[in-house]
Amino acid sequence: MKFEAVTIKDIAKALGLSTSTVSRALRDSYEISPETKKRVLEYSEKINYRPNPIALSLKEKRSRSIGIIVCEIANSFFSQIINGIESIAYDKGYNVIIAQSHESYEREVLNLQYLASRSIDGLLISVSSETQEMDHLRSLHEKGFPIVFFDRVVDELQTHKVIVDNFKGAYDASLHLVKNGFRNIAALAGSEYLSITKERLGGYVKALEDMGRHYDSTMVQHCLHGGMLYEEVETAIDHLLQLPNPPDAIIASADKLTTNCMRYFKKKNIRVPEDIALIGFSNLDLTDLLSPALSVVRQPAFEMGQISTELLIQQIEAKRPRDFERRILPPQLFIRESSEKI
Amino acid sequence: MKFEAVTIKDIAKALGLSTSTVSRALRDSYEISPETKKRVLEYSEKINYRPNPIALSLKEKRSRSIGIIVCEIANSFFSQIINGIESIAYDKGYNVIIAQSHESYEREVLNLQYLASRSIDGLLISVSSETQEMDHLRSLHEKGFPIVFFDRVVDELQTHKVIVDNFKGAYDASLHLVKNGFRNIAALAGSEYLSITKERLGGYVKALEDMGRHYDSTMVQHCLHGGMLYEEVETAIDHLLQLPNPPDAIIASADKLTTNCMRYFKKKNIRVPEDIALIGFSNLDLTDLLSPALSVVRQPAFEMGQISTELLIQQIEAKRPRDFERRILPPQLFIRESSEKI
DNA sequence: TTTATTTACGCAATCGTTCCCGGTTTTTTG
DNA sequence: CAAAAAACCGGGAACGATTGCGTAAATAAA
Repeated sequence: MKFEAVTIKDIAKALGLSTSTVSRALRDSYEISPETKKRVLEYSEKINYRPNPIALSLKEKRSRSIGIIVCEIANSFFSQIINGIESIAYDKGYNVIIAQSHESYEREVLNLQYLASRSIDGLLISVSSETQEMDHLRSLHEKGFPIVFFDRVVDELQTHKVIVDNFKGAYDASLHLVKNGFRNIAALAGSEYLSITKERLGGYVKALEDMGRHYDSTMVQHCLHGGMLYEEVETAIDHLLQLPNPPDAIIASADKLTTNCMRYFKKKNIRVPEDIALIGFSNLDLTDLLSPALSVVRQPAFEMGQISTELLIQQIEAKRPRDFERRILPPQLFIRESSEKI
Repeated sequence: MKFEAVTIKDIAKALGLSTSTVSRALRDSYEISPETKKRVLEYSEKINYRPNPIALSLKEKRSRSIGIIVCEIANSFFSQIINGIESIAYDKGYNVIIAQSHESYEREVLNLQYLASRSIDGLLISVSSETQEMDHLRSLHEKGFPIVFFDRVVDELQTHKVIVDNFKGAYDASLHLVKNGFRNIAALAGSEYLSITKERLGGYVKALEDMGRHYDSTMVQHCLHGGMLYEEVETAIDHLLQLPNPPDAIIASADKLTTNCMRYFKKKNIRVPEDIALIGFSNLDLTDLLSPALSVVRQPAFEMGQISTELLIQQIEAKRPRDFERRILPPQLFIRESSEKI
């Protein structure tokens, strides 16, 4: 099933010109006479000529495409990010190649090799939950390959980074719970390896301390896969509820963590917020429609995607390396029923 | 910021061979002696040689990438579809270029031009709500360009099509409402131009007729943007509720239609299902957590993406054109609280 | 009129890879 | 031992576009 395209050669042949003349005419070079230009332009319009981007890529040694690696597309936060990425990339004439790590380090490495072999011009990545070793990224980065981290960043690599103020998000949410009179606030956290987990836990601990509470490490449960598997969330909450002094509120620090928490409570007939309060990081569009309406920390995902892409394309197209930026976006706190003290 | 890659020429120079020999050695040609092969393989392994896909594309006149056009990535149904697409495409060595129409015909045409100019090997598309004119697709199709439609198909074009049994989905849902004792069942439908809208309304009408109800066209409201805008849903439901004989149940035929319906009821303090029952097409993962738990018709989105991609790649790689298939996948009905008769 | 300068175009190399033709050797066959 | 046949490898064109360089004709300057 071939699909023969019209080339510059066809135009040249039809008009009795050389390919160079046609090429120059199309690029409006001063070396070409107005009449010739007109002839070429009209004819290529007529036969609907489109330059072959592959040939251009080969010549210019750039593909005008950027790679994205995220854990999961079917996740509100990341699909909103991709939305933002796509909006900028499209405007600037780049296309976007998406790969999913499914929170697996192995797949992340594979994806990276795949994307690198597809000669992308740059990479946008939010690392997987499992990722501890950074060699796959470091080796690329050392060659001067443009990489921008978003959300889940890797501190040891000097590149652009776009994140949300996770510390503040968790701090505000925790403070809200404390001020509302909850005494035992547990944290349902993601993978320990992730930057966001550390930052969010940091905010949680600081809020407790600022309010004169002591931080109890047994009140923190980690889920390696960020709540992607219901079972890991179930195990974590089971553990929390079996403590001698079980929590009366939970702060969940990821989308799937939050929703699977809700699912757990529904399954076990635990009332929210009467039996236990809940607030979580989430970018779902309908947390207000849940039962009860969910208090959330929301991240400006779309903007995050946009900014990351702008930084990446800026770096790709820069002649000489600039300083790397670390953009920190504000989280938004939405207080609803699930964290109300009855 | 260039990023110099190692080429076959570098290997040839280093080993004192010609590029043709290296190329053949790498492809394990019988014309090359075992020793030479070994030398080449070892050296290219050492310097981490990767063939340049751009050069290959130019030579083979295929890019090994496929285009996707959907209305919105940040929509569970479509992100699940893309998930399925990506899983197959990745396995078969294709990458995927995604574009969003945002339910706009104009953007759909623009996206198509963009993708076509990026020399994709094939297209997966679910047309926008606004799309009535098919010339942009027809002209490509007539040139023999591989296109597969999924979900929202265009009947007049002879290609592979992958859909869900929308008629049955709507029929079952409507039947369930009737059998549960609801008397005035309204349909909140998407754009009239879409195949899925027609099919779903067909199922709705047939179910009413089979149960001896007469079909009343005033009970059907269309939303051109498929519920993407809250306002259009609000207007539609306002209209339904102001009827002399207002509905006691609604069947909503798209994801955003369903959730915006919920949002409307919540906003107006209308109780579901006491005041009005609701069942809708939705692929959200947490319709069971909504208040009330939502009865839905769920589509096998992931499988739909997989099958579409298999058919497309099959067509791309086929020597001679095969017959076009029309795959119809079964919908799943989940009955929950929102459609219970109190 | 002669020389210098534009003007307007073609030639050919280039990007990285494959592959069709050759062309040497070496080995096999009659 | 000569001829045929493998075995092994290099040269160069091709894919589609850009671009530096060369050059003929036309025009301008001397």
